[in-house]
Formats: sequence, structure tokens, C-alpha cells
Amino acid sequence: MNENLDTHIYKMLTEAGLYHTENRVLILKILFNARKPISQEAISSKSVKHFDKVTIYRTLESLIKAGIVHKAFINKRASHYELAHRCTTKQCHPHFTCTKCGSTHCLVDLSMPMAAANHKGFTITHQQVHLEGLCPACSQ
Amino acid sequence: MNENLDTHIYKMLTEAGLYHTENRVLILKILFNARKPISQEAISSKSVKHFDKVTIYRTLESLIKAGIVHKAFINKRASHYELAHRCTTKQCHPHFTCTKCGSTHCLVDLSMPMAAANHKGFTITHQQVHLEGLCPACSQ
DNA sequence: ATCAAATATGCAACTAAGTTGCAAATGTTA
DNA sequence: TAACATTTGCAACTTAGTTGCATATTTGAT
Ligand SMILES: [Mn+2]
Ligand SMILES: [Mn+2]
Ligand SMILES: [Zn+2]
Ligand SMILES: [Zn+2]
Repeated sequence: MNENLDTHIYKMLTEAGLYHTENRVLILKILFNARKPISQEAISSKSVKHFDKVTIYRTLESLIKAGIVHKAFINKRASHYELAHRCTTKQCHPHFTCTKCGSTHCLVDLSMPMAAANHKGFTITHQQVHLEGLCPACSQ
Repeated sequence: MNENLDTHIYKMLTEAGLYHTENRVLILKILFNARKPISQEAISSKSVKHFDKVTIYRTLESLIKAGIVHKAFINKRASHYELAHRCTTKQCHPHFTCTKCGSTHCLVDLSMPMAAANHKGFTITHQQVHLEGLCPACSQ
């Protein structure tokens, strides 16, 4: 599985025309394992190796430009990043924020209908749905 | 019309149990006139009177707590504020951001179906839809 | 009108997310 | 291995938002 992940990441970077650097691979692995949007600070603290925060921001920037990563939404002034592999070009899965514990979750199996592509002169190309309420743990 | 707005604002503040202060009224008028989410910085620059930014943040905070104002979404690290009068408790109208000119719009007449109130243990109480694409001016 | 209590305001100082410039290090290709 | 392109770390900076505190304003009761 680790072998597969390394190979997968290697291929992704090659296809994107990005240098295959240690930092890029480590950050991608952290994002793969997180399975939800996380902040620069969270990436930093999940990492064994010390990263300069500028390096993390610039690495994320390059991955976003390549379409591998995207910003999910902004929570408490810090953007949260996740892999883009479970989103279409027109719509990301809905994101959920618990109003009690503050945790965020990707509701990848909750499908939401897209708004019409045109609405009173607006050309709508992308839709993002943000949900709030209580997470399973806090619903009890 | 100005007479009506003053009266309306006065009533809103009274009903919310908030002091009827000059600053609160001025900021509410700016929000009424803006007709879209705007930042603290924008409120400040639209105002003839000089406001301390802390005053604006604390005024908005009190209005949010009273349910009169809410944060629409966060754009470029700065929250954008608008009146809550065109939103229900469960769902705000969709917000649109133009990818070309960066302008934001409230699509108050574009209705989006609510996600189910329950989904795999999540209790969903609020939904926010964010759309992207080209605004009428940029669509030409 | 006057006063006391509650609330709002302005100022200075602070925290923290994200950015920029630049020199040194690393990855790629030949 | 050499030349070139890209990435990295560091220091310094910008700016949204917060906090503490002393002063000013609003309100309701007298
Ligand atoms: Mn996503
Ligand atoms: Mn709104
Ligand atoms: Zn929770
Ligand atoms: Zn536009």
C-alpha cells in the first residue's frame, strides 16, 4: 500500500510536470492520510520533518496550480487544503462543519444538484456547498 | 425613504435589545445600501465618519449575535458581512463570485434544495452554497 | 433634569495567516 | 559531471482580527 502510494504520488508529480522533491511527496502523503481539509499549521504539526511555513504554502500553491490540491473553504482565517481527487470540475463534495466541536468533514457521498449553468446573465461554472450542524459524535 | 430606513433600523435595534447608537445606525445603513457582503475595510471606506476598526468589528459582532447581520463567507482572508434579512434560518441565498473581476453577488432568487436534515449521523441545520463563474458584465 | 448602571467606544498593543525577496540547496537533463 | 531550472529556508513584512483598559454614551429609574 505504501509502495502503491509512493508510485501514485510519483506519477501524479510527473504528469503535472513538477519536480519530484522530498517535501512535495511528504506533504502529499499527509494530505492523503488526512482525508479532510487541513490547514498549513495542521500539515506542519503532522509532519515529523520540520518544514518552513513558506515552503508549505509554496508547495501547496504548486499543487493547486497543477490541480492536485484545492482550497476547500476558509475556516477561522486559515484556509484548509485537501486533495482534489474526490471532486469534479463543476462541484466539490459538500463540506460539513460541526458547530459544537468545530471539526470538519467531507460528505463525499452526499450528492447535491448543480445550480443551472446560467442564471440572469451569470455563467455558473463551479458550485461549493457548505453545511453546518452537529457531527455524529456531537449529535448524541 | 430615508425616514423609513431610520425608523426601520430604530425598530430592529429596539427589538434586538441593543442600544440605539450613532455608529450602529451608520453601519447598518452602509450594509443596507451595499446590497451584498462587504468587508470591515469596505464599511470603513464607505463611511464619511471615521470609525476605529475595532468599533466596526464589535458593532458587527453585536449585530450578528442579534441575528441582524451574518458572515456570508470569507474571501481573501477578510470576512464579508451583509444583512441577514434575505436568508432563512436553514439556508442563505447562494453567493456568487466572478472569477474574472472578483466581484461578489447575492443570487437571492436562485433557490437551491436543502440537503436532508440527517446524513449518516450528521445533523444538518444550515446550508451555504457558493457559486463561481462569470458575472453578467464579464460574460460578454 | 439627574444619577447610576449597563453598554459602547477609541487607542495601543498584540496574535497569527499569508506574502515577498533573496541567497543557498536540490532536482533534471544532457 | 556540468548547466540550468526549480525549490527551499530565512528574515522581514503586511494585514485581519483580538484583547485590555480607560473614557464616553445610552438607558431607565427617580
Ligand atoms: Mn473537497
Ligand atoms: Mn446572504
Ligand atoms: Zn462535533
Ligand atoms: Zn465579473
